[in-house]
Amino acid sequence: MKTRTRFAPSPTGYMHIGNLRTALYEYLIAKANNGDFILRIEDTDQKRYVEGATDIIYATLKRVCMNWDEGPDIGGNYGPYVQSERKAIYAEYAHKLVELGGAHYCFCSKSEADEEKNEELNIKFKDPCRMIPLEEAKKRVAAGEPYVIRQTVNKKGKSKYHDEVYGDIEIDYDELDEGVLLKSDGFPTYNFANVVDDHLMEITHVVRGNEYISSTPKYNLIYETFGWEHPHYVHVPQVMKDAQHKLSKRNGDASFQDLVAKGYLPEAILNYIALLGWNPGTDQEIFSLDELKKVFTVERLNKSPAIFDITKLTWMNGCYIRALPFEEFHKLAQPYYKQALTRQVNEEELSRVLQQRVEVLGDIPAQIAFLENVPEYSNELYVNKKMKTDAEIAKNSLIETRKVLAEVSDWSNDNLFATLKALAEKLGLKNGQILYPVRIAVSGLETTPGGATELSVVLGKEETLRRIDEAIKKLS
RNA sequence: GGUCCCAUCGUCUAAUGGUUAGGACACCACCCUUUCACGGUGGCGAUACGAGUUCGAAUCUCGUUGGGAUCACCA
Repeated sequence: MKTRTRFAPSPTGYMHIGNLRTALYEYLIAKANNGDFILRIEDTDQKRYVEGATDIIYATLKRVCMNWDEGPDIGGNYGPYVQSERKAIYAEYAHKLVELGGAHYCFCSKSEADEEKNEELNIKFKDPCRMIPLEEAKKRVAAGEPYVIRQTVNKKGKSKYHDEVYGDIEIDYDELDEGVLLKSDGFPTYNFANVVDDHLMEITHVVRGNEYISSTPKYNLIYETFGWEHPHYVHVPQVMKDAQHKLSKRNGDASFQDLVAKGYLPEAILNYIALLGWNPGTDQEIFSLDELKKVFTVERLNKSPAIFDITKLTWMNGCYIRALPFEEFHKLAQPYYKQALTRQVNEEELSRVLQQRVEVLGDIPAQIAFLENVPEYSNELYVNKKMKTDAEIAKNSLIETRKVLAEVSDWSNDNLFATLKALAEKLGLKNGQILYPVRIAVSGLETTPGGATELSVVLGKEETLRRIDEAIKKLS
């Protein structure tokens, strides 16, 4: 049987990290087995529907190259792929389930149902409507009385099923409540729609958060009543913000698009989240999506929750940035240069310097702000033990440097460095005694991306000389 | 509260009865070096606790503790 997995998000807002990870595992299970990855939109709750949310789902999956084989936009043989368009199908199956004894009509109002249960005393909802003879219930339905269809739980004893990650799970049937399958507005609940759809779409592996572990027996009951086989279950642990709280968009935790906006590369994010709850069994940590397809197995999925560690993602993002072809980095950095700079600088040189140093693209503007304007600084900055400089040495050294630089025509890093090194030798100074003052003079900063000569190249001859003149004036 | 699930360095994790408990991030030190960064070397740092089983337990069993999930006409 062909492996078929599905990513079934509800369009309620941004794509959060846990969601994306689930999608990734679904995708990898399918692709590792030459199977199909299906996108299904679960929009049965009109109240929670957020305009534009579906587009975010499409855009995100496309951005990380997780292409789906069937979905609302491209169709397929098992459509429609949007649940709101499958309303008639659920109604048909819901009524069929009633006939089969797996569900019943319920005429209670929501508040009546709430009164029936008592969480303190642990009394599950025992629907009085289940006692209504089917013929009578049907008459009331036909007469136009509002109703819902509730699951009927008759079985006694333990429900057992196997989970690919958690192993064998046993839950007492008494723990299962008779939840609503078809709402009074005619829409199904997730509890029903996912079963019908997964069966009809021939889904072989269901991947979802482990919060579904305890409700899975209810779904199995429905599969059983219909005489359907249930899919393989792959419940995955939560992605946490800290030990107590899971990552959630409601708390304003970073979503995929937030991270991208901050300058994290989609490939790096995907790589990082793949490793949150899964490991390859080797020391390799950097994986492209294609590599993941080759090595991914559900057996190496973890049971315990994982805390999302932005620090490690940041490191990994740095690895991806450094591995970028130069042209690609240069292109990606452009918007950030425009944010920070109005002056003309040698952007090629700037990119060369920055690619080795930047971990998150969003850090660029702050790192290069000094190129636009030299910040206020104190002459104390020239005092550096290791470089053996102080304000006096700096002043003299800058005066000499200024003379030499004014004559340089080949304004390249190699040439500038060779020139200043020669100058140091000629003056009997350490390299640092020439170079360190230049960095302070052109940047006003103790530490900068790139050294004195690199910064000079970035700034260009005219601006470099101007800044050195300013510095000499400031030292006088 | 009932039920279910989870538990190795601060974090992500490896080790499916026998290892000095391994790696990565972070942190610290040193090296490289025109600062920073990159890179390199080293260091710090964990089997939640208690009983068993066993020649031998991070690993198996039970208990304790801690955490999470679930108990919606949300998914």
